[in-house]
Amino acid sequence: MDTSKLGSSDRLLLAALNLISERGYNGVTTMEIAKAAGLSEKTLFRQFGSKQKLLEAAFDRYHYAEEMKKLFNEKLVWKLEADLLLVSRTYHEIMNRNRKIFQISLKDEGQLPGFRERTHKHPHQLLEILTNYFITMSDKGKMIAANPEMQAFSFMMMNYGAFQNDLDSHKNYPSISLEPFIQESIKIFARALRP
Amino acid sequence: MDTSKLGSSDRLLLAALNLISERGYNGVTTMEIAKAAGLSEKTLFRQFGSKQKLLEAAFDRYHYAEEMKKLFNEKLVWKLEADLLLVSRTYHEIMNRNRKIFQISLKDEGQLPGFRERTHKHPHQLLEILTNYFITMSDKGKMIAANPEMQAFSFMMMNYGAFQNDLDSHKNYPSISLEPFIQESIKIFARALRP
DNA sequence: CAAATGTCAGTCAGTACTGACAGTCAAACC
DNA sequence: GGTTTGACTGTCAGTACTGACTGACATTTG
Repeated sequence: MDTSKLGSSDRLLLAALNLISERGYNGVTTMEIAKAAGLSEKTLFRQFGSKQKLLEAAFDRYHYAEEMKKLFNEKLVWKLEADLLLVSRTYHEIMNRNRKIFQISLKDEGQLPGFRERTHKHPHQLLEILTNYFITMSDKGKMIAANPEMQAFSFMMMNYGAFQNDLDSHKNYPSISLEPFIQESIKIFARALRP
Repeated sequence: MDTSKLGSSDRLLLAALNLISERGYNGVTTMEIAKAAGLSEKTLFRQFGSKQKLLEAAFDRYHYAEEMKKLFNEKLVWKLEADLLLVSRTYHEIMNRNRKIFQISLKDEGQLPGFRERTHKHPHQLLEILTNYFITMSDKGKMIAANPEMQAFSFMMMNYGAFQNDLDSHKNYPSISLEPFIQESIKIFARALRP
């Protein structure tokens, strides 16, 4: 990423996010962060006061968090495969956008209060949406009627697992090997839930 | 856990495992580990030489690693639901037994060389076994024939996700909420893969 | 007695964070 | 146009503390 045109504040936030997500909060020094941002350590402290506050600022600034509910009510077409695809895609999009923040919350749970909750808010929302979707689909007779909570949970867990797996192996963005997984996983669920 | 009867060496290893899995390698001091073990810091260094070596020793001592392949060839009964249950159970048993080591490898990836690979060895093995199982089942006409790799991968990812989810929420052992998930997830796959 | 452990003082390197001072640069003012 | 001002940044030396690790000597325990 070319950060040279950003303000110094943003450069620091991004550098912090990159480094801390890789090596953990205690694994990175303020000196390193400043160097990575092409600035002096002094500037870091002048802008943020402390290392903690720097990380919190990074979190606030770069934690993407739009509302989803309305979005879904418009987009669902009440066809199982199409809608599952929408859910999968939305899930991975959210997770990938917050990928680094997510990694930090995994590694440094103890360090930041309430971090985990915020990071998991959207996935939880998605789970709710999917559960309700399954219930409605059953009512419409378009799906077998049995344990929608667990079915939704299973679907989400599958995607959660795949995302985490992705985090480890190829640390770069392109969810290239994710795509065939998404396709197949949807086929499986569609076949299992069809009435 | 009552560690009072163990040798001092084991007490240190367990204390290290407990603390580091919660707060990360850099988040725990040697002093804390020693205190938690009810011993002096000096003893820690006398026994292990360094903090790194302590962790490595803990890993070697408490990373359960029996072979699985033979085990499976004996236990599989070639009935989809029963065998999927066996795979699920084995998976969660392995993961839970290595739970703390696994958490450390998540948090402190960078710290330990080759940690991740060792931790993931058994899950990978399981994936292979399951893939081959699916292939054979297709050949026998007991399962639809289509993309066994991805189907196995999806199944494993689902369980991986559930395991990770478990790690976060209730930090204690009893995989109580895991059980209904396992049941339902197997139903789903059995229904999806039935010919 | 011998092996294991504790105590305590101390070394050494790192690390978050500060203060004093100086340079740059663009806008504002004369 | 030249000067001043103010916001921002850098340098450097330094403080205060932490944390891994050591050595000398005393104490416990089987």
